[in-house]
Amino acid sequence: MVTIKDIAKKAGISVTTVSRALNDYYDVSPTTKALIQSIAKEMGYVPNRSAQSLVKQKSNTLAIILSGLEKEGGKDNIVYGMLSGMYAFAETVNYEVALFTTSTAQQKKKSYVQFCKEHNIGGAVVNGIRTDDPFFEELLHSDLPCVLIDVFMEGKNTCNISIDNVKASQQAVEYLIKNNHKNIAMINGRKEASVSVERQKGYINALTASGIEVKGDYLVYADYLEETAYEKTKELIKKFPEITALFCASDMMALGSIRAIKNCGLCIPQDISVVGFDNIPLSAYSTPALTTISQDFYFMGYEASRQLLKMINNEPVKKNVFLKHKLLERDSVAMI
Amino acid sequence: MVTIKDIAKKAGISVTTVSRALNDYYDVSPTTKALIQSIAKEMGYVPNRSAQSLVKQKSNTLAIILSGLEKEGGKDNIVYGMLSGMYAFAETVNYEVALFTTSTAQQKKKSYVQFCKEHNIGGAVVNGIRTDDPFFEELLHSDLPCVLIDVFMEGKNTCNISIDNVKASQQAVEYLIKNNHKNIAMINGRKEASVSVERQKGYINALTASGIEVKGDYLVYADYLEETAYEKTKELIKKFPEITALFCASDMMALGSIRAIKNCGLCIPQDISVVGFDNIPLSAYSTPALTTISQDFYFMGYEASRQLLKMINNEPVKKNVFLKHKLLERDSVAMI
DNA sequence: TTGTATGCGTTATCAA
DNA sequence: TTGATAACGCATACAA
Repeated sequence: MVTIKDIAKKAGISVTTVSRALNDYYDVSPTTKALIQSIAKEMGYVPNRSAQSLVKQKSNTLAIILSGLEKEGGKDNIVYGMLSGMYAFAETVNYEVALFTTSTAQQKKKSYVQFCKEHNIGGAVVNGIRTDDPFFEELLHSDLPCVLIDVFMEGKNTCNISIDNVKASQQAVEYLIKNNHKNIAMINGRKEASVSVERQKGYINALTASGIEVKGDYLVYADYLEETAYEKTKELIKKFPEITALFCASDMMALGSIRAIKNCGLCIPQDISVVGFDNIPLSAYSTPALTTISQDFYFMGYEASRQLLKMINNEPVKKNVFLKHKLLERDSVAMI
Repeated sequence: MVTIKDIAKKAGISVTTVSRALNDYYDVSPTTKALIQSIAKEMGYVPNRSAQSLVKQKSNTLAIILSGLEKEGGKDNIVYGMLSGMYAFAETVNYEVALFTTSTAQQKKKSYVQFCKEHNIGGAVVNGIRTDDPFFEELLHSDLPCVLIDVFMEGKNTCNISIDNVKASQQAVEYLIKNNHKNIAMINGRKEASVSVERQKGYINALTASGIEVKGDYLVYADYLEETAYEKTKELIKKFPEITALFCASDMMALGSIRAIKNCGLCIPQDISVVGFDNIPLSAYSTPALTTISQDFYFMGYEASRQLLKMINNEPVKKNVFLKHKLLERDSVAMI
């Protein structure tokens, strides 16, 4: 391993000057600077991040805390999209990204705060963490800047980022209503998740605004799981054959619903219309192609990390950032 | 920040003993050990990774080098699967994972070797890097242990891991032949990629073994891209209407082919049968569901990192590790 | 413009 | 069983 000491020795100057030359300080003569840089290159010098991080007490790294990179959970591509956006942003500012997951935390019994401290990390982007996770609580109460994606919680030094879920789902249901549907059921996700609450609000808003009665029985929870949605949908349409449309709080659940509907010998959209949420890749390839609310997860990840860096640098940020969404009309809704 | 110094002061003992107590050394009395550990907990002590890494000259981190986390490139979920497997393995051995991509490398003009050195990283899992990437060359010639997924190159300290691509594609084409197809075209990926070469070999093997003439015109390259496959397939089936089956070197391309076939007013599998490769999530949801070669990317990532750790620890490893694959019969192939 | 000295938090060597 | 001390590679306050 080549160190600045080696360079100093070879160049016959002090380590200090080498350090400053390598960091392109203004108070080093152009001549020595050039000399040192060429020697460094020649010797294949690589700065040691650990040493830098240790002495500077910070590491130019953004943490991203996720519920987990699960074997099966990635089918919706959402986490991948976010990750991709975060890495892209980090690159633009010469930062690195450190990924930490709940599963890791549980296995190592290591908290998110601990992880960040260990690595001299300045702040974290958080997504998919359950609000009752004690480590999450700890994180919120810490000084660490946090950008929360799709979770609405207030912390000591946090901000939130998401689309306007109420508006988006309202729009989805209004679209169904515009297509003359009245008996519209909703397949929601985990009851406790903040986005579920928001999306349900939008569903109810749309119905009441059109004078349609909200029936509690038309509202079921499927945990954002395809399989659960499949089962719940089967029960639902058997029990309430008058239902002509389904609003699903995620595309994965919509895919389950679609399978259930087909399985009951019904056609989409002729018999039952379906609107999803997220616009995951699968939604475009399903038959029929799924009408859905489109979110840009890449951009979400990108923006989240951009916000985070601002917070780390003590620049002002908005407490709530709303990203754009749009209703993507495809083939799973019919006029009746 | 709480350091071992703080603990030492509070406990009235030396830093040395604190360090050893915290690392559970045998030569510390149970009493002091317990004392120190409780004080550490009480004070919220977190070891500083940078300091550890600096003094130990290693960081308990596995590098994973990918072509990139691209916005659109992740639709196939392959990279996600591998990542997921690697993180899962790393967790079991209490290692961390550092992700580095070509795009980052290009932007920062930083080589893979440099990245690893900077972070005191012991070795890397590599996937999706072009064999003519100069940084890849450098990596191969370095001492760093490397596990290459789906690339067949020899380096100073490397091993390869993949399924048996020749056998797998041979099996796929044999299946087509068993269904009485004779005019079988192949949509291959990038000509230069080693897996493409292997898969092509399998295709040719199967044909010749059955005494079917191999026609150069039946072999087209679509760069593993859905859109390119769409276009090439359209040309192909217009030019050679006698073709009754397509073997695609990836599911994403198969999806493009399917769209092209449908677009020409033909039916799958009645008019043309299609076999894909990879078994990505999309392949199960397409209509018709795609018959394909199934690979377990999660396991591939898991095994790759397991091999890597062995190499880092100077344990013996096989130069070539072949993982299992299987032909997944779904609905895109018909007997003629 | 350059150099000396110090310290970041941790582990390791050696002596007690 | 414990402690004093040096070392890892780097950046910086201060002196020259």
